[in-house]
Amino acid sequence: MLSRDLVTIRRDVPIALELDRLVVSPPDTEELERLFIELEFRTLIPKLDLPELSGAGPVAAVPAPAEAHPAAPAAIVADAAELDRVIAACRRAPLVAIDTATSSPDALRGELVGLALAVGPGASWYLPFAHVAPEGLLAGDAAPRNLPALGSAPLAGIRALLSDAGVPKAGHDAKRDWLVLRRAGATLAGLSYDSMLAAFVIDPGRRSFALDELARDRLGVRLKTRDDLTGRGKTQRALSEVDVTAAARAACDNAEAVLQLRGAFASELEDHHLQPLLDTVELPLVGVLTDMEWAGVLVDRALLAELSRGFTAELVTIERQLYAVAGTEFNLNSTPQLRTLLFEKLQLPVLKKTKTGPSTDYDVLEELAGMGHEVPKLLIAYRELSKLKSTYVDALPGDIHPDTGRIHTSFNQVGAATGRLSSSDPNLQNIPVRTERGESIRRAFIAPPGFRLLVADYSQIELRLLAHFSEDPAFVRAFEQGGDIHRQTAAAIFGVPQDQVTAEMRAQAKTINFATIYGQGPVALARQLGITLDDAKAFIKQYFERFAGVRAWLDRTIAQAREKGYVETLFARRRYIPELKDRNFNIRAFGERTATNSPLQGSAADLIKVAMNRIHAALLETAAGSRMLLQVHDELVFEVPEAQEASAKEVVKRHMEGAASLRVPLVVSVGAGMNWVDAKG
DNA sequence: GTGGCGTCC
DNA sequence: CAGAGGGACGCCACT
Repeated sequence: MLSRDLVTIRRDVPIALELDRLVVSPPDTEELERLFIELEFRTLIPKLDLPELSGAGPVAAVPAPAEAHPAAPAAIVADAAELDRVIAACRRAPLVAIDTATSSPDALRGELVGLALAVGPGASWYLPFAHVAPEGLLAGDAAPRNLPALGSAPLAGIRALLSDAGVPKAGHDAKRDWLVLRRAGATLAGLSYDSMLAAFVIDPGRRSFALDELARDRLGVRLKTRDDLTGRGKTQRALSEVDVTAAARAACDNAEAVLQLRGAFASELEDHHLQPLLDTVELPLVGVLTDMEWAGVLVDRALLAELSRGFTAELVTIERQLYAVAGTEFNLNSTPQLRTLLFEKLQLPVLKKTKTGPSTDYDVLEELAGMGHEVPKLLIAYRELSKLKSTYVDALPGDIHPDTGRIHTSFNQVGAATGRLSSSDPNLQNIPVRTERGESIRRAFIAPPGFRLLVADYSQIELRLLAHFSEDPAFVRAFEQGGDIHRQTAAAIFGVPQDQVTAEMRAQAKTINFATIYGQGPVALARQLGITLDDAKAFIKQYFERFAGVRAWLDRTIAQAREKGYVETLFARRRYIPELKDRNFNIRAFGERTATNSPLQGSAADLIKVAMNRIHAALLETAAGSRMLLQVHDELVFEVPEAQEASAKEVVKRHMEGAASLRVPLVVSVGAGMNWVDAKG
């Protein structure tokens, strides 16, 4: 009678109970009572009074991690009537947390195994879709029951729930769930909370944003990870083969933890004024990134194959020459073996050391080459080709999705402590561009027939932000006038009219502008410019005399960071810098560079995120068929129908330049073409 | 898993 | 005294 019934306890929180396993043996009143006590306890969890995170320091006195719910089975929804009750309960709830169980860690490659829905502590359900009997079990023997596919007619109610923007949803890394659900035939709408993003805006420097770690640290709850369920290595099983009750319990615990973390994070989000950043920047971006990853980008497979053949031929030639010099064949990719050749056999001078021995990096090879040695020259050529071949030309085709024929990167929204995105699997934010051969790889990123790639990038966004924050009159004036900022910087430093700035002067000014953004010191500047240390120091002195406001801002920013323990961006994104208090000078100096760089890099990240959100919305309205594909920190790449090129350009430029109103103008250049190189030109 | 190196912004 | 380049990810060799 109790079996799979809805039981209501406390606060009218409806809880579906899967009691099959309890009644296998005769009903046991003691067992049932224990279960009810447990359920009551679970409703109390969010009321636990947890200490706040203070700075980036360790969290004090969190309850020792305990199994989330050691004995209570999760409610596994197995029929239509039950499904209807779940849907009704979700529609009544203020917030529905979701967690998808999938057959692969890669959202776009696996399939939906199950879906957990949670509306409160102890109030969660698991919808099994693709569970199978573990291997070794006899066919038909206790095969897990599954619901029909999420995309099928009987599941229309759940799909309607998921796509109803009026039903607020929550998740942890909801982009992943969004993609999985979309692939399974359902549309997600109404995302209003993501515990991963909440944790990120609260402290972007923390080591991990994994749900199980956050739950352990902030709730004192132990969650089972994917690896816990499937095992690892030789004995690893597919998630679909994991005992459905275990998978269900884990997924439901995850979804419930999302809701509890919302409570745990609430006061800190409020007190640190992070709610607007989360609600108006990061959360809306989830849908944008979902669409970008879903869209993917087209690559010219034949061109990559052709480049691979060409690179191979060149590499063979270089290898032969190097082996001839060495008198033996060896692994040119091995740093230790290379050291033997360069510094023992050939007795070349050691110009730089690493922890483990003499450095063989580009700067060293370049300098040795400048001294007239042939081997380093050959090695530089070898390095470039082998890098491009192994990392891009030969790897990218393997990332082409079999179903779409396109490459779908994954954007990590919590990957960089400054607030930048990162990209992986594959990383499409470091596609070569600098050298001729590098550019040839970028040409393989193309638009499909009838489309054009559109590229828009911010001009000098970090320097503009430096001008904005510092309010340095000369810098602000330079940007207000428009034109070439490095040329203007050179004119100011060298005290000559702009038209008398030589290429070398401009190059030096450009270098010192970037050195300022990165906190580079005189030693590195001297090395980079090939000038003496004294000249570099004099150069820096002159720079900061002309731009005294910049020096003042750098000093002020470091002082405030030391005092408050953190720095902030334009949109109140916060980054803690505990290194400033370190007793080690090098670590402190690193902290100072972090303190001055993070507001610049992070504010630039804020701006492009705002622009992305607005453009995404605008393109849906005005340029249907145009899709945002990639973001590379200060650049956006779109695929637009040929007929929409002009309108899309206008929309993109307007929203990027209008992302915020600063003391200096934001300038964006846009271009279009058949491939990524031509579009940027 | 770590270190060296190299790609991008 | 000298040092003193921010943020990522991937490939390779080696342990």
